[in-house]
Amino acid sequence: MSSSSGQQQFRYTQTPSKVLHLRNLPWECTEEELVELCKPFGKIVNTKCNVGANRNQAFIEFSDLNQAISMVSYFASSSEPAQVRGKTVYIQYSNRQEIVNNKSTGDVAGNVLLVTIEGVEAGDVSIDVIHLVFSAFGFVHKIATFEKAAGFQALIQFTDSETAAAARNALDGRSIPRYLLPEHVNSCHLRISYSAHTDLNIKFQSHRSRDYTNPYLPVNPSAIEGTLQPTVGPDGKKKEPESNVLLASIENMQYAVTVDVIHTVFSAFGTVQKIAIFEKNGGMQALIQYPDVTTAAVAKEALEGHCIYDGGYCKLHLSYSRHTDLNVKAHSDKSRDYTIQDTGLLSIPQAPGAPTAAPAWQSNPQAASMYPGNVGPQAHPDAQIGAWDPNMHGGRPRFPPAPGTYPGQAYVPSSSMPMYPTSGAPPPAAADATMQQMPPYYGGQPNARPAGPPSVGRPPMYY
DNA sequence: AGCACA
Repeated sequence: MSSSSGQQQFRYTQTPSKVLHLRNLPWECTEEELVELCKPFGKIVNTKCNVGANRNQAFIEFSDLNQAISMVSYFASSSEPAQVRGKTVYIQYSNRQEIVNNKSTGDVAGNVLLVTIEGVEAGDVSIDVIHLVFSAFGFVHKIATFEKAAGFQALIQFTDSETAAAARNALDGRSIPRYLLPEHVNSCHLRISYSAHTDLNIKFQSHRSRDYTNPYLPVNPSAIEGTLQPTVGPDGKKKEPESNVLLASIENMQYAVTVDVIHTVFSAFGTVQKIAIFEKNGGMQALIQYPDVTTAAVAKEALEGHCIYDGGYCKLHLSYSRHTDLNVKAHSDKSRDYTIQDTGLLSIPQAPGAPTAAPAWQSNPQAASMYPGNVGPQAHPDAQIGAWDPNMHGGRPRFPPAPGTYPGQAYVPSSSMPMYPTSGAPPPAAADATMQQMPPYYGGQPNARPAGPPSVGRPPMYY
């Protein structure tokens, strides 16, 4: 007469387990807080935190079943409910007998994150977008993406676990801003945990994997095509040969675009070696030289069609230059050679998670701007969020983009701002007086800060 | 408030 199995979900008939399921935890409840709550009852051998859609559940595993039973029993009969930070925590036996994750006893967070990108297919989120987002927290060494039952996933390798933890804390449960996603994707939340890996084995630069520490790693040609093709269209249209030098045409140039601005924007993707800006057909163009084709390809893909400034200004169109090595003056208002040692700035390393020394925010301006305010200050003690000034948007003129209204002639310094309303903060480039004698951008970014940054040109979005 | 990577 007894019916079949599968029905052990009933609250009072759950089979005991040394694994307990805890719900209604406060947001971002730490493992330490869980341990504080549970350790009076026994030895905790494993935990799994930030579980569930709201990240407010956790699992905790005792070394012995009796310890779990004692904890459940205690709170079942206690007048005081289990609490963390004053919030009642609901405890029951897990329906599993052990926590299966990579961190067994005492294991600490690693330097490699496992990121599940929910609600998207692999093609929706390019590896470059992932790189962009995670680079906000430090140098991203490697990325490997794959599709598994859990969905589209990425392993992201940072220098150290601290950096990885910062990224995880800030991004777990958040969504990649919509403007970095294809139209049809409404949201894609990141679920982040730690991988057991410490060093990913990337064999090719491809649309599925990158090794940013090794620019000379062979490129899987078909794979790279795969990432670039979608922007062109599936008609298999012939593309210009790739190059390590990008040609940027700047459209709707309401605001000045200086060498420093260009450098700031393009440094997000790697070392910029040289820059030359010039005018052509009344428009402005820039050549940006990277050390390698891969970096250029990443920058091209990420920035194409995006605006340097909020409001549709200074829209970038990118193609590959035929040049491979620019011959430019080391330091003029139209060009820069960053490979020359005379400034002493070259010794500054490339943003390996050292926000103050390296151009960290520049290195990921948009990523930083994506998560202002919302990210706890602890996540970014310094540069990243601080560099973002939310007032920039409020203060920026809101008149619609006026393609074609830009006079087409050279950017004329101060008198060229007729359209610019007098109220509010001046546009980033309005400080034209300082433009010509602007120091290398490390010296400070009064106007090198491209407000909304490269790929965004739009206010941050949260959802 | 209700169960998790391969």
